[in-house]
This record gives sequence, C-alpha cells and structure tokens, in this order.
Amino acid sequence: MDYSSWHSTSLDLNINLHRLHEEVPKKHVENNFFSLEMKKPPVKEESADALAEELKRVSAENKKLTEMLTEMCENYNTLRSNLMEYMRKNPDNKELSSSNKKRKSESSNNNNNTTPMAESSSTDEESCKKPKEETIKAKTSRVYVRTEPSDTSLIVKDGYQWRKYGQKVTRDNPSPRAYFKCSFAPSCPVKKKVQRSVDDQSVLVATYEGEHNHPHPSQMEVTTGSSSRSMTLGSLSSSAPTVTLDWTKSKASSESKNANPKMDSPEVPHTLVEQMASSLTKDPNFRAALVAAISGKMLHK
DNA sequence: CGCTTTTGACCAGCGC
DNA sequence: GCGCTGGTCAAAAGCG
Repeated sequence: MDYSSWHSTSLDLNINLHRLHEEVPKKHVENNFFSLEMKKPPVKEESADALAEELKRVSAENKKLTEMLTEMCENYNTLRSNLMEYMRKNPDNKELSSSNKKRKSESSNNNNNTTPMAESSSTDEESCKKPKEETIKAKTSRVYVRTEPSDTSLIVKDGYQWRKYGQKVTRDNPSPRAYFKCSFAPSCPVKKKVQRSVDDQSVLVATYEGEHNHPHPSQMEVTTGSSSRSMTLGSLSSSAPTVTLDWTKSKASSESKNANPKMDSPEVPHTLVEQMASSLTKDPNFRAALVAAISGKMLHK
C-alpha cells in the first residue's frame, strides 16, 4: 500500500477535538484539504521521516480513541447499574407501570427515538413491572444503523442470516416495516423488525426479539466490513454486546442523538476493546474508509 | 429445482 | 360487536 497518501490525514484528536464543535470556516477547511490533495509527493528521505512521525501520531490517536471508548463503556455500565438499582428500589413506579398493553408500549418506543440509551437496553425494566410476562416475552433490543437515504433496502448487516417473512406499512411510520426470522428457525426463535426512523429516513431501526441459540455464523463478515455506510460489530456470542458504530456521522457525539454508538449489553471487556482498536488500527482499509468519510463530510459541509 | 422474497389474506388484541 | 392495527401465514413469483 502506498502510505504517501496518508500525509496529514491525522484526526488530530489531541489538539482539535474541541474544535469539532466550533464553526470552522468552510473555506479554510477546503483550502487545507485541497492543498493536501495537490501537494507534490515529498522526496523519499523526507517521506520516511514524515511517515514515521505520522505513524506515531496516528498510534497516539488510536490509543486515545481506545481510552475514550473504554471510558464510555464504563460510564454506560455505571449508569445502567444505577438505573437497575433505582428500578429495584421503586418497583411500583407509576410512570413506568402505566402501560402494560402491548401496542401502547410499542408505539411509545417508536416515539422515543431520541433517547437511545434508554431503549438500547433489553426489556429488563419491563420485567420489573411485568413479572408475569417476563418468562414469556423474549428479550428485545434495538439497534440503529445509518444508511444512505437513497438506499431503499431494509437490510441490516449483523452477521446473522435472516429470512424475510413479511412486510407491513404501519400507522405511525410511512416507511414499511420488514419482518425477519433467523434462518436457523425454528430451532432459533430470534426475530427482527427493520424500519426506517420517522425522524431520520437515513436511519434504520432494527428491533431484535429473543436471543440466538447458535453461534455467530460469520465473524468474518463483521470484521471485513463489507458496507462502507456503517459497521456493526457483532456479538461474539448470542448474548454478547452489539455495538453499532456510525462512521458517517462526522460531528461529535454531543450532537448526534439516535445514531450514537450504542450497546445492548453493558459488558464490553476491556481486552476486547483493545483488540478491536488494535485490529482497526492495523487495517489500512479501515483507515482509508475513515479518512474518506471524514474528508468527504468536510467537503460537503 | 430449491430456496428466498413478495404480497394479499388472515388472525388476534385492543379501543370504542 | 365492530373496526382498526400489528403480526404472521402461505401461495405465487423471482432468482441462481
């Protein structure tokens, strides 16, 4: 691979992180970008030094990213445990127990797209108020995947194989909802519903019901990242966390609401995080895609 | 030919 | 009881 193209592609996280939130003059950005593009390739001696420098900086940034991700996971774990504790202490919370009707709860979920953290969890909260249904109702979780608005397919790549068995237009959302069963059915009871978000047509909302009782069929599909639109880091086992990373969102997490990276289960082992980060660091394709996405966003501002 | 997708019909739950 | 709605079924069509 020709690493000369990696000149000055740094995210500059250490210095410019806060700058993402500021209004960077468009012209300035463009000029910088084009100047990078037009720049003549440096002579080889300089190139080696610069590359080494670049490599160092990229490594530092990746380390920083890893730390940020780890910290985020820890925060989420803390928040979740606090919530669970609160739910235990207030089992008869009126607000939460107000609706035990199937359809009502469904529609209220749909209307709460702006609170992904609360939705990302399974129906553990519901189980507090509906002990009777707990044993019957399967675990549900929700995953958001950003796609191109022009992409009309309701396909969420999560590594599993699905068989579509129905499609329906629902009342609260003009976009059709697709119904999928795991292709291992009937031995595997997992179902998923995929529908475009009402708020943002470019976001697919996948609702999973139940847990896979078989191993993940294709780990490879996950790591190769066949889709450039988004990457879903699938679970290592049926109950392991699913993390949706949205690389097309250039603005920092403070602005994005329903497309935040999100987890369905809090336990993300640090070693796993490290492994993910290091494998991504080493993958030139990932780096290329990342730079392309970021530079593309800057240009289309 | 076998598997998957499409799509209209059907069913069950809920509100009135 | 009736109508509305979401979810599922299953025959037909499509595809490799």
